[in-house]
Amino acid sequence: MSWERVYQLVTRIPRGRVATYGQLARALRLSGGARAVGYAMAACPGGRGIPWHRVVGANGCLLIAEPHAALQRRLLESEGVPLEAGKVSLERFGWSPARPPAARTRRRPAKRR
DNA sequence: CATCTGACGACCG
DNA sequence: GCGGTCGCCAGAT
Repeated sequence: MSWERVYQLVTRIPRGRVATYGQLARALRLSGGARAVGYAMAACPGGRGIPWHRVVGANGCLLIAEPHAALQRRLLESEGVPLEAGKVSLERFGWSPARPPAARTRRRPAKRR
C-alpha cells in the first residue's frame, strides 16, 4: 500500500488536536505498526497541506530531530496545543481517528488535576 | 536488481 | 528509569 492512506488520515486530524503514530497505524491496520506510520511520515511530501506536526509519539512527545522538532512545537503551540515538558497532553489534545470526542476544551471527563 | 535509509513502540533486564 | 532488541514498509540511489 502506498502511504497515501496515512497522509489522508493525517489530513483529517482537526486543528488543535494531535494523534500518535501507533494510533494512526492501528486505525489503518498497518501491519508494520507504528513504524509504518513513521516511515510514511518520514517520506511525507510537502506542499500538500499535510499537518504532519499533529503527529506525535505514543507518549505525546516529539520524535523528529531538530530543527524540525522546534518547528513542530511552534506550529502546535500556534494551534493552541501547548507542550508540557516537551510533550503534548494526549489526555487533553489526543484525537481519536474513528471516534472524535466532543470538544472538551475545558471539560474534564473524570480526570481531575 | 541490491542496498540503504528513515518521524515507532512494546518488551525485557 | 534507561538502554538495547526486534518487528516492519516504501521510495531513492
